[in-house]
Amino acid sequence: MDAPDLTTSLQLVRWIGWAQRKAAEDWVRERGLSFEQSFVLGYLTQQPGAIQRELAEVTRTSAASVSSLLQGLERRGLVERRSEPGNERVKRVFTTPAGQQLIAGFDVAMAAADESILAPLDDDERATLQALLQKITAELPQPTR
Amino acid sequence: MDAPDLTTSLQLVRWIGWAQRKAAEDWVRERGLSFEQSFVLGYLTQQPGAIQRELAEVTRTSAASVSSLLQGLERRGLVERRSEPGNERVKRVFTTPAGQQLIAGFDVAMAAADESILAPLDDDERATLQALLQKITAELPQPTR
DNA sequence: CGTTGACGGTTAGGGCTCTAACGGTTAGAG
DNA sequence: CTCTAACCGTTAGAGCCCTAACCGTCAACG
Repeated sequence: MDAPDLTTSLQLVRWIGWAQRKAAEDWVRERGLSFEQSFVLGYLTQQPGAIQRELAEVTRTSAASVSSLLQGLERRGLVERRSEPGNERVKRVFTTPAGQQLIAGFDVAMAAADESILAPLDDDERATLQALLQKITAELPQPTR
Repeated sequence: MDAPDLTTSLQLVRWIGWAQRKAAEDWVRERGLSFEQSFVLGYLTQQPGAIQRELAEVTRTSAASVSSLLQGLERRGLVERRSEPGNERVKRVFTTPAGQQLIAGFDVAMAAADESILAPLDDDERATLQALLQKITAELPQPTR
């Protein structure tokens, strides 16, 4: 039985992704948030007033899940749902100051984690890596974010 | 407002990882399994008789979660828990034939997904990419698998 | 108008995950 | 032998996610 080639490039990508995800989850758990919750909070700071169906799309879940997730965030006073005066059908979602303050620093923490992961590569190698990855992602569907 | 540099290398890695994860989840959902459940089934085919605490480690969750997850798999007849005769404290977990049959083909499906993602690169580029990624992962903690 | 269909969101029930606490087993020290 | 500590696993309660079913609202068409 030949050794099953444990190191294809995309298994390495999975490995790196795993380290990224672990870093993100550690940061997020300290704040009592789930991965999805923090994603929604982050998205809402960039897209205030998004409607729930939009959140369902970007989180790749269902409208029902978003409803439940927002219920949790709203109970903790991190987001608000307000229906539009003219259009009673849609509800726009906004972060509260408490919600914004809670996820503030997430991007910085992720950038620091990324830097520590990339540490073994020098500038030339990073440029080469980036070029190769861009060639791949150019063919991939966009992750809705 | 300058465009916020959306394409650092590790954001590209996240992007690729997203495509991988999406492919895996699609495959897995068709079988009525969650991501974690399929991971456990796959692990058990390679490590039959693993104890629950070991599963808790490799899935990076708690013993309680493993207990609950296995309860679900056992109810569906996909795994079995048997306590050792000499040692009543530990329970060894095995996949049933039905369980093995259910995840059979997962690795093949993932390899196909990987190939389609890597399609834009020629052989030389793939070799370069792999070398760079190996340099990174050499410094990373192993993902327990 | 009024009906029909699309759309936005919620509710209901079940499964999984989490934290915290608990029961049972094993092994070692006194 | 007994006491203690470490270890393996489960249960309890709450929260999130999922599927399916369900209301309410808008818009278009006859």
